[in-house]
Order: sequence, then C-alpha cells, then structure tokens
Amino acid sequence: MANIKDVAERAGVSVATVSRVLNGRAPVAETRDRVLAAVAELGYRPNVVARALRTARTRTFGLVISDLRNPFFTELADAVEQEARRLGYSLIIGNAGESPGQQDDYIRTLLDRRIDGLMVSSAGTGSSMLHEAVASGTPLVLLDRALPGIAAPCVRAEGGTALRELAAHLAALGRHRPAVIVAPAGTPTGDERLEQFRAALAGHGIALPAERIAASPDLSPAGGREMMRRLLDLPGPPDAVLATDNLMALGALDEVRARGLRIPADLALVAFDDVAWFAHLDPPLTAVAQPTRELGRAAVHTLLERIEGREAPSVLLPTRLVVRRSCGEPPVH
Amino acid sequence: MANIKDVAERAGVSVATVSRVLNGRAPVAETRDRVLAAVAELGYRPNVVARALRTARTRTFGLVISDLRNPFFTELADAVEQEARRLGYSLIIGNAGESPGQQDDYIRTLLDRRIDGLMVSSAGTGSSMLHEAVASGTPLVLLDRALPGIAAPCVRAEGGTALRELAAHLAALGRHRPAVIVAPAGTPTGDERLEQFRAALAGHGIALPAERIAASPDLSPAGGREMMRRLLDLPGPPDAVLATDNLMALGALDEVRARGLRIPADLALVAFDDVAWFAHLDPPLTAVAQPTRELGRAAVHTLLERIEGREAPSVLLPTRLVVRRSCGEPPVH
DNA sequence: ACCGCCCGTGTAATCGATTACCTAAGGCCC
DNA sequence: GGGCCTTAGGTAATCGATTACACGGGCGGT
Repeated sequence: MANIKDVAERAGVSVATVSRVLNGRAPVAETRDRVLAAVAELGYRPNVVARALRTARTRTFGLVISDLRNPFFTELADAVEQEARRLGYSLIIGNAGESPGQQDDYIRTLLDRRIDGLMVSSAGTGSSMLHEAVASGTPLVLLDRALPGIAAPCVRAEGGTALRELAAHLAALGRHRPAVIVAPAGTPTGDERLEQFRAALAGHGIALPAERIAASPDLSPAGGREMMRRLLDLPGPPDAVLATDNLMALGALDEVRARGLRIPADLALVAFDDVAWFAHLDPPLTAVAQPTRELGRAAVHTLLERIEGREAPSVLLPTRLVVRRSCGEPPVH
Repeated sequence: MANIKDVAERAGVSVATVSRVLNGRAPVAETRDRVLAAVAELGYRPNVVARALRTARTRTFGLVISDLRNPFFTELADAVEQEARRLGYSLIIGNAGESPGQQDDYIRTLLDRRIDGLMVSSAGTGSSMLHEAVASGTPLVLLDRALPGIAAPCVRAEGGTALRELAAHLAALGRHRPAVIVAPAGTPTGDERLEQFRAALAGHGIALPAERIAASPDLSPAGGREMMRRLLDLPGPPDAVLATDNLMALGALDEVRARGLRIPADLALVAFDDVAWFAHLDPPLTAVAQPTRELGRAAVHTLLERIEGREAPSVLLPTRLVVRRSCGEPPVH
C-alpha cells in the first residue's frame, strides 16, 4: 500500500508538500495538480493510524451501552453511529451486558484506544473506570442515565410531559387503579419516571399506593412477567399497568395473555419506550415515546462541544404519548 | 498521560527493556520488578495507536451490516462483538442501510483505519469497494450473504434442514396450499430458501406455483404486508405462508389481522429468523431458527484463520424449526 | 535600487511504541 | 587462563503521517 513518501517521489516534491496539499494548507495550482495526479495514480490513502499518533486525535468515539439487544438501545446506538459518521467519526460500540465489571473493561479498552470521546449509558450506579475516564481528560457524555458522582453532561428524555398526558388519558377512560412495573430500585430513570407518574396521577385525584408498585430485578421480559403476576394476584388488582421499559412490558403482556385476560377490556397496558414492533402487537400498545434518534444526535453534539473545550449543558428532551388501543379508546384521528 | 519513556526513566532502564517486560520477552526478576512497579506507580498504559503503527496490526475488526435495527442483525452483531472482544479485538460496526453506496463508504473508512479484518453482510449484489478490499489484502469474510464474484469464505446458515421439517409439519397438518413471501429477486439467500422449500414440499407431493410466490421489494414490514395482501387477494388464496425474513413476517401478520383472519385457524404463518419477540406474539410464531450466535462466532474464527494466513473454508450451519402455535398444532412437549 | 514581506517548499523533529543489532558480562570447558 | 556461548539490556532505526522552522525568490513600496 502506497504511503506519503511514494506519492512525494512520484510527484517530485517533498512529503511536507503532499501533506499540505491533502490537508488544504498552502497549495498552489501546478504543484497541487502533480500531487493529486500522483495520489490518484497510486490510489494513495493516508494512514489514519499514523495521523492519529501524530495529531493525538483518532476521530473515533466510544459508546458503551447496557444492552444492545434491547431495541431502545439498538435504535439509540444506530442514531449515534449515523450522526458520528456524518461528522467524520467512527464509532466503537461496546455492549456491557448489565454487568459493571464488563462495562469497566470496555471503558478501559476504549481509553487505551485513545478515542476522542466517550458516551456511556451506564449499567448500575458507580463505576471506578468512569472516574478514571473523567480523570484522563477524555470528554464524556452520559446517555439516558445520569450518574450522581460523575461530572459530565447527561443527554436524556424527560418523561413528565408524556406521563401527564398518560394520567389524563387514563383518568378520561375511567381507570382509577393504576399500577407501575418499574426498573430495579436505584436506577435513576426508573425512580424519576415513577415519581413523575405519581405526581401526574395525583393531579387527577388518583392514588398510586405502594403495593401497586412492582420493582423488577432487571430489565427483562421475565422480570416484567413476574411483576405482572404479582400485581394481578393482589387482592385489589389494577385496571391499568405502566411498564417503564419495553422489555418488561413484553413480559407483562405474556402474563396477561396466559391468564386469558383481554387488553384493553380487562386491563390497560402502557409501555415506556415506543419501539417499532409495539405497533404490530395485538392490540397495538399505547406507549411513551422517547425521541430516540434525537437523543443520539444530541449526545454526539454535546460530546463535540466538550471535545472542542466548551462547556456543554445537559440535555433534556421531551417525550410524548403515542395513543394506540391498549387502554381502550381507539386513537382519535 | 505517561508514556513508555517515563516508565523507563522511573525504572532506570531503557525503553527497550520496558517494552520487553511488557510483552513477555526476555525478562529477569530484578529489572522486571522495577519496571512493573514503575508501570503501576505511573498508571502507564501502552499507546495502542503507536503500537498499531509500528506493528501494522490494529487489533480491530470491521463489521458492515445492512440493517442494524433488524433484530436478526442486531443479535448477529452482538455475537460478533462478544467473540471479537473475547479474543482481544475491538469491533467497529457499520450500518449500511440497504444502500450499496453507503456500504462502499463504510468499507472505505474501515480500510483507511487499517482494520485487521472485515466482515460484510452485504446489501445488494456487487460492490466495487469489496473488490478493492480483497485487492488490498485485507482478510474478508462474508456473513449470511454469499456474493458471487468475491473470493472470500462465507459464513451462513443453510435453510434446508429446517425447511424440510417445515414441509413435513405443514403436510402433517393438511396445509396443501403454501405460499412464500420472499426477499427481492436476486438476493442469494432468498432464492436459495425458496428453492429449498419448493424441493421439500415436492417431497410431500405439494406444489408451490409461481402465483403463490410474492417477492417483496425490500426486507421491511411494509413490503411483507403488501405481499400478504397480494397473496390473500388471489382467487385461490394460500392456507399457509412462509415469510423468509422476520420483518416481512411482521408486516404480513398485520395484514392478516387487519382482515380479521385468525392464525392459525384461517391461515398458518411461519417466519424465517427466530427473533426473541416472536415468542411474545399472539399466537407465538413458528419459525425457522438460525444459529445466530454461532454464526457470529464462526465468522470471527474464520476471519482469524485468514488473518493468520491460512485458507479458511466457508461455513454452513444448520437451521432448525421452532414449532410454536402459528400453524395450528400445539407444540409437543 | 534596496529592504522587507510573503509565498511556496524543503528539512528534520516528533508522536510512542517495537525490534534488529550490538555490547558487556558471566559461566563453562579444555 | 583463553575462547566461546548465553543472557541482559542499551542504542537507534522504523512505522507514516504532521508541522515548526528555515530558506530562497519574487514583488511592492519608498
């Protein structure tokens, strides 16, 4: 594979000139043409590795997420990747499972690779390696999940708007016994969504008692199903259930079907995260939609701000309620 | 950030010695300990970029797939990533959409980054950049989709096994008017699946006439739905439909529901690609399962063979039929 | 006509590792 | 005790770019 020296020789100039022509600094017509001709003839492509070593910029971002197979994160990763690419960056995606150890492992690898910036949608709470990332000076942006002790901007969606719409929707349909299947206690997004929903319901005079809050041990269909089982076994079972994650909603739906209950006749079901195939379920699921692609784009832009040395504020994007048929009312057109 | 020179100074040795200790060549107890102590004190981590420049190995793979949001590819990418990581490689995932131009773009970027090996699950047929990749000597493995003119091993699943099981399954249930919703004509996997299914059916004396083969313009729910519409509008509509991709199956299901038909009573539906949430549909969908994670692992191993200069044969893994309830018979336990 | 400036270009240092080659010292055998 | 082999470790070249600095020539201003 041809290198810059070969090009220089062929064009009869020095490597410095080749570099300058290719980087658009101080060229002049005649020499410039000779260089470009040599580049074309040799099929020369600059060695990105050498450039990265010299300039200390790899034009690569790292993204660590907790579960790539969760469609919400898949779409998020896809959005991040597209925007990064649009701006000339490559993306290394790390799938941390839900284990903090694996996450640290990944951050370690990414720092070793001298990525220009890191985005993390963290599993669990603390992470020693995240502190190290901050200490190393690598620009960091938190995605979807804020972390208390970490000094980095966070890009996420704020559920309040949609949850207020949802409370109104349920109230209007006469559902007065809501329940919530929530992420493991301690997950910031989960707790926040719960509180916002509770406040929104209160505005309609609807209570959300503790026994109708089921905290799943993990964000999985199995967890969601188990929590739904518990809720339906209550002496006074709910007439509407909100699952704060799409996978838990799926498991919850399984349990409802297994008992022969019908949605929405016997129970309303709403999910957080509007993933594409909710529309294909029977009945199509009403859901709180996060602006997933915008989140991805905003994360990349926030990261770029940090890279260029500017302060970047956290970003909070609004959610909206996508009304389908799982609460009983046909969508109004 | 500390570099190898800092470590050498602190340990009172030369950089060569540090490098040798860290790479396990010719160490000796006393010096070795001093070096390791210095490494620990400074929190030194080798600069991967510099090492890559010198050794001409980046320990990075590239994976270009046609649609990251298709759950089959998501899982494939996840499996590849995990196996690559296990072996000490990072993975840059490129999402080509279904556009060949974007795919070429991506391959270009990956080659520029001097990845050690490339895996491609190609959109469309030809791709000039793929030829260039081969020409550049970058080890290449095709994933899921073989490409005629490209001299590279291909790792994929062979549908024959499961399709024969499926034909038997349908025959046993008395379904004698099968139809197929297939990928765009020219897609090698699609054509192959179709032929294998036709042959398997013939073994049971069941015909698959041309009018009951619907080729969707793309692998999308919309395409699947349109094809199902066409099939159901036939003068002699089918009593069983196989969709050769999970997204098309989803769209097909929508159309069935929209018409008020019931599965499996009025129509049997089977999908290729057993993605996790098929089990959560109502009724759970019978599907041809590809050994997705094994495919990912095999791709990485095949690539490594090529990287180490060995010839690597193509890999064909078997599929199997996962019987659920969408053809009429309760699964046998 | 001379001074300085700017423009275009070349020379060489640099980024941070790996590694070929060399040297010095120690051990062993005869 | 001298020659030779082995071992430990240092010196410096190298990977392929970018870029600070230097230099020469043309040109405009006075």
